[in-house]
Amino acid sequence: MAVLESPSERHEIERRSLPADIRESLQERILSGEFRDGEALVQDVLAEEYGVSRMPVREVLRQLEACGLVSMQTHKGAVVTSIPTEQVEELFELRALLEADMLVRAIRRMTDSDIAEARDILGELEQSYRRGDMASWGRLNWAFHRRLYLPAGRPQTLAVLHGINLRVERYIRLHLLVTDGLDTAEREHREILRLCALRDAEAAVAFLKLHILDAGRTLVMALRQARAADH
Amino acid sequence: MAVLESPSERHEIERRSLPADIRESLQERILSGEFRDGEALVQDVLAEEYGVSRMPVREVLRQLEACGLVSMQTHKGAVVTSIPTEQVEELFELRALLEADMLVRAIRRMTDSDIAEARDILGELEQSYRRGDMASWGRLNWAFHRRLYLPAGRPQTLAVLHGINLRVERYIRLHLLVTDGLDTAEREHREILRLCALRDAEAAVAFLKLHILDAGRTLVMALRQARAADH
DNA sequence: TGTATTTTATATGTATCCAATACAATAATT
DNA sequence: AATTATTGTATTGGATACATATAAAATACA
Repeated sequence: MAVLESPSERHEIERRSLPADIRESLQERILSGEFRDGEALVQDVLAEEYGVSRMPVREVLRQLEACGLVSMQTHKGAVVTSIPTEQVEELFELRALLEADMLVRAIRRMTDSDIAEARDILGELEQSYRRGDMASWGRLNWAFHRRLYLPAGRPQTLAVLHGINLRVERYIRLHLLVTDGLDTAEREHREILRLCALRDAEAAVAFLKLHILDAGRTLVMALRQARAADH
Repeated sequence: MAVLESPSERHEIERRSLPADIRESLQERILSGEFRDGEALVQDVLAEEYGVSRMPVREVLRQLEACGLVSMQTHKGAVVTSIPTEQVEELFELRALLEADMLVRAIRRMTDSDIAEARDILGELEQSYRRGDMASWGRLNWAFHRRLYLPAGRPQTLAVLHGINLRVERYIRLHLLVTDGLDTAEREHREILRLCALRDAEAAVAFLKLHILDAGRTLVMALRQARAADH
């Protein structure tokens, strides 16, 4: 589970910081579900796994805390944050509100090359989905949405959306995978892109909202079932 | 500039962690304008000032980085984040969008005691404004808006708004203070509360949007002037 | 046997120390 | 004189060691 493969490779690739590498890895381990809701993240254990001291691990935990992925309490340690079902629902509604606004602004200024690039990403996204490579899927799903909104020229809103995406991605991966939710999402992505290409803002936004809220509803239902089962 | 006055006072008040105290202090020093845009935050200097080692300071800097108040680069250190004027404008428009949505939801479920509490906060807010106590003003201004939206039952959206508020508060304090912007804001707060008390959601939301966007416009103008002066 | 208290272990919080990097100032070479 | 090396210094990054708090386990007592 070491971040760096070997000392010999170190000076070739490394231009990043230890916490940055560890963060990426730990974040992915949380999003992938390796660590469950409420599970404790012990500094010593993680430090050992990554072959570093507790210090960089602590910084990463602080960062993940700020992202809302882990909660920390003094002298008690860090645990994976659990988001109540109603708040997951809220986050999807929030996405719908913000992304609709973003897409309106984006479509106005969208060039053909914007659409071409989004289409490229969508291609990769579909591949990773078929491969079942959920780590790539998560990254590319965000990349696709992000690419659509980029022409809007709204970096702050984009950052907020990125944060929201990060918080719900774990639940999407865990629960939407077992339903047909992702299949539907794949088809909807194509349709959104088509409407953007036509520069039909109204239809695109309406469809986008449905896309997000539908995924939200499916996920919330799956979550409620799973959590009721755990009682 | 020590956080803890003396060892004898320590055990009376302290039930919090060192990073938490330092964070609060450092955040306030950034918001107050003691540290300017782009100014370097040197770990050793801060550690000395607070009478602690660099370790808790580093954690605080990481947290503030996650909030968007400082930017860090490996081996280069931390500097106070500077937000471009257009992005300040964007943040106000984002607030308008989100807070309008929140107020609609909140008014539906708002009780008389909700309004009474908001009115209490508004009283304190006006006092701190007259005293020129900007640290309290910042805290209470957020407390007022937060209290209005609390009945909506939307903690995630509230958290997003809190983050946005944190990022723009510094500019509000620095520039809205010298214009008549805050005077106007004071009067508008009363009007919003009045419309809430009447449960007139439509009028309240319309007015709230104007309130936010007006403050934004005034601030952006002041910012452009100040930044043009610095050439 | 159940509860309360003391003890002990484990994990976190903080300080200090050492290493790596970046920046600046100076020297050397063209 | 200008430009490139080089060296020196300041600052950050990371590891180790120590202090402190929490939680669990064991023991004492009712």
